[in-house]
Formats: sequence, structure tokens, C-alpha cells
Amino acid sequence: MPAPTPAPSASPVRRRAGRPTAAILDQDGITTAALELISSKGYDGLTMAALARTLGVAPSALYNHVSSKDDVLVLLEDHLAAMVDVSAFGSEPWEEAVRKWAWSYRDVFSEHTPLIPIIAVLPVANAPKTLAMYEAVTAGFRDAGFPEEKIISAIVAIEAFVFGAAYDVTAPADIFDAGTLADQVPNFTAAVDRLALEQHERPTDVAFSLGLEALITGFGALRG
Amino acid sequence: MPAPTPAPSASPVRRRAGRPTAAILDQDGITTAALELISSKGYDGLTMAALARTLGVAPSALYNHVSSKDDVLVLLEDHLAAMVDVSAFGSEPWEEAVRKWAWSYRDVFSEHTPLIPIIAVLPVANAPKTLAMYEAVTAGFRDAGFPEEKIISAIVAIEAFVFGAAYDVTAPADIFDAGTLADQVPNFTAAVDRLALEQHERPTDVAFSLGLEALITGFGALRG
DNA sequence: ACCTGAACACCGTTCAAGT
DNA sequence: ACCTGAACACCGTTCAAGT
Repeated sequence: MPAPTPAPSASPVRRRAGRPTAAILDQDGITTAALELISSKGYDGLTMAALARTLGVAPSALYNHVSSKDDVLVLLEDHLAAMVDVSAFGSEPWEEAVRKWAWSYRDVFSEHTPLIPIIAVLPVANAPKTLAMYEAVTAGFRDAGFPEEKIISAIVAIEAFVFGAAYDVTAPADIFDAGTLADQVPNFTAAVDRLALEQHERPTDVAFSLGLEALITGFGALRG
Repeated sequence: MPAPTPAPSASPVRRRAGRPTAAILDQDGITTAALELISSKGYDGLTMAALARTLGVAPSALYNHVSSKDDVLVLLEDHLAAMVDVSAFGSEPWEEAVRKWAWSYRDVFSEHTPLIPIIAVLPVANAPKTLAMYEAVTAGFRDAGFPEEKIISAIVAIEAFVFGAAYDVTAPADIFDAGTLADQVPNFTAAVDRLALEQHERPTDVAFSLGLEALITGFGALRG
């Protein structure tokens, strides 16, 4: 497929072919373009070259605004963190607030699992919106009577569960089909069959709910 | 650094420079060579070219034994699954068996986090040793009186927590240092400070223990 | 059946040269 | 200050040719 024909007059100041969203060559514009690219071509399509093409510049131009592709991923992660719903902290009971936060967090990142290795080890100082999410959640835990020295540990544990569950959402439906090996693993096969039989919701949602409710109950007991 | 000088006579049948482990060009040999490479150079050093060099063959020769690099990662994952300790199921109380399994699982994969995106969505039919692990765990849950239709969901939930926690192990020590933004997130900063003050164990281990015990308690209540 | 060597279609990143 | 164009040092993978 040939490259799209350039706009009639390609001024060096204003670029792009005149489509809905305005794209400016700064960190916000790069983030917007990256999200656009991911939603149309997936993370495999997110290359520095494709990003530059979306923005109408040469690949090397990107390096005036980000220092690496990893830097782009950090911008994306922080953008997504701002979309996680923490609004129930302070307005609803702690249990319900944690529930909404965790489901929202999982749903946002299940569409962006390639960012999980990034966020899981990213210093919060590099991600202000992520930090703002932590602040809201921490305040919610404290106001609910949580002992201060356990708050971070509890958040880290819930986050670990959320990240793992985000991957699980993307698993194929037949992930537990043992195929020709089925008769060698009778207990497993029987349990998988029973799950399929008695389940109405998505298996990944049932597992997430089961684990999350256990964490909420267990952690809730720590409150003063 | 120059490439290592080739062995005196490079026969097409026997290769390698005469080091401890014997490397044969089949799936087991590829797995062994990959593990060797990872432990010396990390996952960045695990390239098809480096793997071939370790085995003394041309990169293209690898494709007679695996169909892709992802295939190599699957072999690695399955090899590691066999190292996870499930021996306590059947010999110790359910709680203790789950505890040992989960800690072992986390410890094994915390050194191999690049495999987590693979295992999380890998059909079990392609990973016999992973399947064997599931069989042992499922049998342990069933024998402990777990309702059969909830066993897979519980295992999936614990696994999600384990995978997320494996990433957390690799996080830098200063991940929660808000730096110049600290005064904008007072609750978070206070909680981080309190954690650092009152904590003796590794923070990642405290969080893992806290979450795991909540899951064990919560799931234990489901048993008949 | 399995290996080699060359080639292909990409990557992310750098940097001198321009404006 | 910021962009272009060319180049670099890689990737994983394919495939005709050999044995």
C-alpha cells in the first residue's frame, strides 16, 4: 500500500491532512497520536516511525520531545492512570470505593497490558497523574481508619492483583483446554468442565470478583 | 570485545568449546542454552543470534527446532513451571500448601518477568509441565473440600496476584519516592514514610504476605 | 533431516546539516 | 529551538543451496 499523498501544501509549521483531532508536536500530541495508533493497529503498530508518520514529521524529530520509546510508554501510562476511577473514595463506603477503583483500574489496563511491565517498576516521581491516583486512594484508606503503616502494602497488593488480572482478561477462551493431555490431568479437567457448566459471567470476571472480595474482606478487618 | 575464538576443529556434528554443560541442538538444549544466556546477559541478551552462537550453529538452524522466538519463550516458561513447588499439596494442610506454592511461584517468575505476558495467555495444551502444576494444585483444592466449580476461579485469582507480585519484586527501592512532588501528595508521602519507618522485611514481601494471607483466609472459608 | 549463508523487512536511535 | 535525511547497529525470519 502506498503512503498517503501529502496534503496540498505541506507547511513546516502546520502539518497533518485535516482530520478531526488536532495533533501538535509536544508530549500531549505524542500521547494522543500514540493512543490513536494503538486503537487502530495495536501495540505492534506503535513504532517510532509510525508515530512520526501520524504526526507528519520525521522519526528523528520525536527525539526532541521524548528521550526514547520507553518514555512514550511512560507518557501513555500516566495518561491512562488519570482515567482510573477513584471518585468513590470519600463519597462511598471504603469497600465500595476499593471495588470501583480496582475494577476500573483492571478495565483500563486490560486494554494496555504492554504498559504493565512499565508501570509496575516506574518511580512515581516520573508519573504525576499516577501519583495523584495513589494520593486519592491513600487518603481513602486513611479516612476509613486504616493503620497508616499498612496502607502502602495493601495498595501494592491490590495493584499486583489488578495487573495480573488485566493480563487474564486478554487470555483466549480455550486457555484451559488440555486437548490430548486431558486424560492425564483428571482433576484439572473436571474442575474446568464444572466451571464451564455453572458459569454465566465471563470466567475472568468471576475470578477477579472472587479474589477482589477476599482482599477487601481481609484488608477491611485491619481497619481501626 | 571480540567473538570467542572457535574451537580448534569445528566438526559439523559436535560443537561448542568444551565447557561444563553439554548442549545438543534440540528443544531441551535450546532451553538450557537460553537459561544460560539469560542468567549471564539477562533477557535483553536473549536473541536468536546469541542463542545460536551459544549452541555453535547459524541462527537459521534454530528454526528447524522451534518455529519462532515466542516458541523459545514458551519452552522456557514450561521449564520454569516444573520448578514451582507443589509438593505440599497432599502432605500439608491446605493453607500451608497454598502458601508454599504461591511463594515459590512468585520467586521463580520474579526472575523471569518477561515470560509473564506469555504464560498469562498461553493455552495449557502447549505447556505440559505447567498443566501438571495445575493438576497438582487442583487436586489439592479438591481434597481440601473446595467446591469443584470454584477451584479454577480461585487458582486464576491467586495466579493473577502472583504474576503482579512477581513484577513488584523487580521494582526499584525508590519507586515510591515522590521527589519534588511530595508536598502535593501529603497522605501518600506520610504513608510511604511510615512504611519505611516500621518495616523490617522487604516491602515487596510484606505486601505479598498481606495479600496472600487475605486470599487464603477468604478462599479457605469457601471449603465444605 | 538438518545446516549454512545471504538476504529481507524491519527496529530504535544518533547526528551532521539545515532553518 | 527544532526539523530533515542519512546512517548505524541491530532485530526476527525466510529460503535456496548444500550435505
